[in-house]
Amino acid sequence: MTPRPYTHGERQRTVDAGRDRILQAALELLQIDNIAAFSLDAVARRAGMTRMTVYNQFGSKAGLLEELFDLIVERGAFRDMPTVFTQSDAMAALEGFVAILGRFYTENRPVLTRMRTVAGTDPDFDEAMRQRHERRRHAIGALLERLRKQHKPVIAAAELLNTVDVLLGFNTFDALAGPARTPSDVVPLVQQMLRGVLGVEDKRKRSPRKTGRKPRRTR
Amino acid sequence: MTPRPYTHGERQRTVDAGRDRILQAALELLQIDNIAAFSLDAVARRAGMTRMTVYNQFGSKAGLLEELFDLIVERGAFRDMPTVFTQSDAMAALEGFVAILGRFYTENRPVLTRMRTVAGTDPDFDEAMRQRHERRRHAIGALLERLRKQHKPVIAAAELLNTVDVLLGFNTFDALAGPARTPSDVVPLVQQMLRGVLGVEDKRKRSPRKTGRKPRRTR
DNA sequence: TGATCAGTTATACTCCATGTATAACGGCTT
DNA sequence: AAGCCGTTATACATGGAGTATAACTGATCA
Repeated sequence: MTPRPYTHGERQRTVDAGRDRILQAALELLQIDNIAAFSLDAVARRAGMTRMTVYNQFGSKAGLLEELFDLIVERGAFRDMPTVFTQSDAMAALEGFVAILGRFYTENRPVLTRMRTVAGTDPDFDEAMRQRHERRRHAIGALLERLRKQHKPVIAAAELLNTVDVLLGFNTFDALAGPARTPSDVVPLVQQMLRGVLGVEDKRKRSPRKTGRKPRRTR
Repeated sequence: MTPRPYTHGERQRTVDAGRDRILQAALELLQIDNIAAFSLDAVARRAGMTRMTVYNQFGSKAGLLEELFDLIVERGAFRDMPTVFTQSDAMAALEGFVAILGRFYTENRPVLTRMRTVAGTDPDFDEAMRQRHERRRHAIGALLERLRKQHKPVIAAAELLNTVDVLLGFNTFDALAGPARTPSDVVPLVQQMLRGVLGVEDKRKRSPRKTGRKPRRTR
């Protein structure tokens, strides 16, 4: 009995350093090698550890990838979230959010691509990812709430959250960017699509283009 | 020398029947088992053949899946394509195309899901799929051409084809539908998003929507 | 200082899947 | 009757995930 937690001190620090080295190695492997070659063995070797240590620390490949996801979320583009969210203009906040997502997807494109395919074969990991995506969904929900009544969306309210969530998902950015561009390059496009769905006019160059029909109709 | 092709007759027919049985078995495995359990061994056993025969006929797992894709394209919802395309109203044709895609995705959802994940790990298969998707892209291009000048799309012309192509891809339908609905259920939604992108007004019930303001004062 | 504990390592498995090689088999074909 | 060709049986190689176990090692604590 009397479990000695070793919760402080040198010991704990070296263990944590080991975890970090493993996560870092996994990240690098995914960023650099991109293609296959991502096995727990390769990760462990690159981290200067044994495969067994990876299992000790993360339990499984899925476990490692879950923590890896949390890591990139913490230290990536999302740091700017508070700034963007506290803008008074709701639409500006939403578009800023799109820009943040674009950067996040760009920074971690190989990682996210791999996670997407792993999720396709590992139900546990798929579920874990789904839960993590709930945070994005909530953020979108909050922003849409602020927009309510300001605009007349093209999509029915019941579907709006779902639709925007899909529109802002990694898949959309990744597919739009294709092999030649980055998700960040595609941010203006997504913003346009978003405005289309939300029924918001483009504030900038309100493209004079023929001026359609007399807007002063007042009805 | 003198290669005797055996190109006609009973022999060829039994071989073809074998191929068909294998393809059919693969299809069933993907539709039914959905989850893992899709190995060449399982396919061969279900077809009453040996794994070696699968390799003889298709060369690899990727080869089998490629032919499987061609099969579902041939005998699925795309049969209605000519009817839809020959409509005089270009927008109606495009929306009909969306409906066809919805049915195709619904009928083959498990298959396409699996193919998507295989493409994530097998570069050859990924390339093969990419080429096959060119056909959809061409079809969309043709339809957009007919729409040109009739509408003022929200998206720049240079990006329009790409954008619509992404919007009509399997990923979009699949994500919009989620676990509770089918891609077909989601067709009206995609059509709405499409109209939003194309800058087309909804022809149908120009949504009186609660009549928000000014309900004729009847009160 | 010395015992102890926890995490790491070495080693050896199991299981499963893809893919390759080879020789025997058997039936349609000429 | 002879031959061709796809199928089958069998064996093997490769590689990854995951489990089990005992030895090791260094920080911790009494």
